[in-house]
Formats: sequence, C-alpha cells, structure tokens
Amino acid sequence: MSRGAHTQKSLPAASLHVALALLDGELHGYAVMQRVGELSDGAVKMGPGTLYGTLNRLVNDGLVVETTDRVDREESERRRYYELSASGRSVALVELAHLRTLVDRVTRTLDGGAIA
Amino acid sequence: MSRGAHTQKSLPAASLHVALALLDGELHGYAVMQRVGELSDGAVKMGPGTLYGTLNRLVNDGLVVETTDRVDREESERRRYYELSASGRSVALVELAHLRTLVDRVTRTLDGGAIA
DNA sequence: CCTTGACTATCGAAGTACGATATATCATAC
DNA sequence: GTATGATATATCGTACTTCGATAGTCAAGG
Repeated sequence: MSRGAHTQKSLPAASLHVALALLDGELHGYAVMQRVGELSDGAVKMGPGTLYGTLNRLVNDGLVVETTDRVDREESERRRYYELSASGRSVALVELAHLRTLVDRVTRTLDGGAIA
Repeated sequence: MSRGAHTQKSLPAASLHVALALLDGELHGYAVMQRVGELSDGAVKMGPGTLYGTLNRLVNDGLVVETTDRVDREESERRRYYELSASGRSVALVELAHLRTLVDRVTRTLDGGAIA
C-alpha cells in the first residue's frame, strides 16, 4: 500500500466530486449527495449506489475519515460524518488546481482562436 | 420541452478530455493523446486503449466525425483526423461551462471559509 | 539492414458507476 | 397513534469505462 506519495493518479469522476464537496468541511452521506448536485448546477445526480461505494473507497484509500467523535450531535446520531484527511485534502486541492488549469487553457484556446 | 431535453448525461472522464482537446480544431489520434496530456499539465496520460475506444464511442454517438476531406494532405498520410460535430461542440461547451462553475464554486467556498 | 519513434489499432482484465431496492428514523399531520 | 414523506444509510447486480499490454505500419537515420 505504500506507494510513492508523488505518483498519485487522478481520482475517478465520482470520487472527485465527493472530495470537492468535502473540501468545505465534514458532511454526512446524504448531504454529500445534495452538495454534489448543487456544486455542479444539478448536472451531476449522485445516487446512493454511487455515493456509498465511493465513500468507502475513499475511506479505504485514506483520503476520507469517518468522524465518530461528535458529542455535540446527540440528537442525530444515526448520521455518519465524513471528512477529508490531510492527504485527501491535498489530493482534492491538486485536482481542483488541475481542473482550473484545464478550464483556463481550453477557454484561452477558444478565445485566441475566435478573436483575431 | 421547447428546446429539446436537457436530460443529457455528462460525458465520462476520457470522453470529456477528448472533446475538450478537439475544441481547438481537428486532430489525429496520437495528437489527441498528447494534447490531453498538455491541457491537464501531464496529469492525465491517456493510452491508446482508452483513446481509440473513446474516439469510436464519440463517433458512434455523433459527437465526433472522422474527417475524410484530406485533399490538401499528402496521400501517404495514414493519419486519421477527428473533429467535433456541431452537437459535439455544444456538448463540449456545456461541459466546459459546468466545469468552470464547479471550480468557481469550490474556490469561492474555500476563500470564504478560510480567509477572514 | 535494423532500430527507433510516430502512428493506428484491438483485446481482455480490472475497476467504476448507477438504478433499484431495502431498512430505519424523524417530523408533521390526521 | 399511526400514516406519510423527507431524511439517512446500506447493498446488490449489471453495464459501462478505463487501461496496460500488445501488435502492426511507415519514415528516417545509423
């Protein structure tokens, strides 16, 4: 499991959306679904099948941790909260930067090509 | 629906990268691989297995056309050029807009939360 | 001639996504 | 006090996507 820390491959689509959703702070599963929808303007509708499988994979890879020590949430104990780990956060940030670079480059290409 | 269904599903990752790469103009397969790498800062390395399968799927879905009008190219060229169709272009543009929205929202969330 | 690099192409295994489905809790209304 | 609908977690099976390995062609250079 100890792979080189710098040779990470990019996250699959669903994992990326979840990671980005969690960048704002911990959320429980259902809230992740909703936030993924919001962030993408409703373009991505993640169902439970995708969500929990993805969440578990992320936890398994050490990018997300399930926060169980929430004493101040006694009235909603059935929720499980998920939070990015330190490495999960940096992976998400790197992915975000790549996405921004990609969008910028493609946009610039379009402008440069269309406007003389 | 007055303007057609908006229920279009978003492209899988590889298809998205290819479509974005082709937004700049037609390219042959090998060049698509290279451009995908460039656009993503080397983060995405698409091999032939992913590339040609994706290209064929895109052609099948009518988003990409193989350009056969190679009149101004040498007949010894064995390259095949691929170009976005009109609908492929609009799909790519829509995806690009979604990506930009996503990046903007996540970024704003981070700034708002972290910087006082 | 033989190697190298650009180029197109295909296969099969492994991984990923997603709808359907099931279960339980909570708030509100009846 | 129980029906209802939204919240919430979870799993299965199928279909789809991805990717490395592999293989062949052509052009240029040693």
